[in-house]
Amino acid sequence: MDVRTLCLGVLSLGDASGYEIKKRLEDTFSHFYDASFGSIYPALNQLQKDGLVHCETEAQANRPDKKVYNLTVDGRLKLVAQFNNMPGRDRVRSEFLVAMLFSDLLPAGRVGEMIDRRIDEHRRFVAQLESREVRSTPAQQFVAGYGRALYEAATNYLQENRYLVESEALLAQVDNDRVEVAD
Amino acid sequence: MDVRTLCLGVLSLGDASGYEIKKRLEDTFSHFYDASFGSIYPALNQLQKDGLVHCETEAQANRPDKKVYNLTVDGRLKLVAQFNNMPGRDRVRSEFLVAMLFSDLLPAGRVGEMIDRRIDEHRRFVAQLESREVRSTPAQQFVAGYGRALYEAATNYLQENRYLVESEALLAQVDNDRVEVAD
DNA sequence: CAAATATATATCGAATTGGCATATCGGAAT
DNA sequence: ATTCCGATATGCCAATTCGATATATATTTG
Repeated sequence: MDVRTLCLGVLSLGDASGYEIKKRLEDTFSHFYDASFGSIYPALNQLQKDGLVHCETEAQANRPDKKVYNLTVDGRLKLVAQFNNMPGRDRVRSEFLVAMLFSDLLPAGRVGEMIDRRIDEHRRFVAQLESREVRSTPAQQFVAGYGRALYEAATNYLQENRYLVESEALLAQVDNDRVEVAD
Repeated sequence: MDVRTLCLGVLSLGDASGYEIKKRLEDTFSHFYDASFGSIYPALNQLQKDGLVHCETEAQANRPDKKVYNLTVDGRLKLVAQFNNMPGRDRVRSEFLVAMLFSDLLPAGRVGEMIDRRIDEHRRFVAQLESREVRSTPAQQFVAGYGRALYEAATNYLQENRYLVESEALLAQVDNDRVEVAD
């Protein structure tokens, strides 16, 4: 699944400009998909060239023209056809977990700071989801609920198991102190 | 955090060749980080050029020479220095959740198939984690446990909420049938 | 006995990221 | 009061990363 398909998907929920597609991804998709302007704009151009979307340009004062895209019939067919393939594996890239894995290399206290910050991010994300969830389709509720369930599980896990990496970091600190004293 | 830093991290746990680094990522990191050969080999070359790793070539019969890398002092310092920055946001890319979001475009039954398959993948992942978990450091246990907690939460969520997307798909199917009859 | 998997490195096109450029407006911080 | 930042809007570009392919053989699996 590439950014082109993703754009088709977002457009199937309503017409939008490239900028608006990015915003909707951040609003609704942020916990499971990202795309940068540098991939969205080229994707839209390609889709237009292939006749899968149609574009109407709205002139604007003091701003670049707003290019509002909508799906063509071919575009809608193409989108549906994409779902004949089973979805591929999730790809996750978590700097946080890498940092945790090497937590014994971190200064003591830093690990706790990272975990606190992360719990905070999760809470804000869940709050944001809950503020929007009311008037959405079952499919949207399902996806949002999935995000909420996982962030809540992550928060609980962090609270209950943080001692594993925090005491480790403290011990490493003690070792460092001892080495410094020994010198 | 780029692949270079990741390689430094893996090498801090023990000397390895590019091929072995990839395997260790798949074993231990697969639920939160990925890297392809196409990024690992260039990263190692760059690290060597910068004097952060040292390389010893082992001749092998019927295979390319094995190039075993180990951290230099500079490399270890560099790795520690990286952790002065707070970790960036997780990046997730889930084709599965995109498919669920557009589940009303899918053929009836396909949604259920996708969910069954996913639950199965999660179960296999958890089983794999549990088979390795015993003799690892607290930090490794913490990271592995995080993965297990999230996969278990995801599995539960899917089982309890799949009706949201499955009944939706069935209703869409009914609509399609009605349209076909009407034609 | 054939096919797949594991071992090992490397290259290359395609996809993607993230920063910069451009231009203006309004609100917040100092 | 003024400066700085974020929102709006598109687009380019270098650097990064992915995924497929090439190459060659031993071992395991069906």
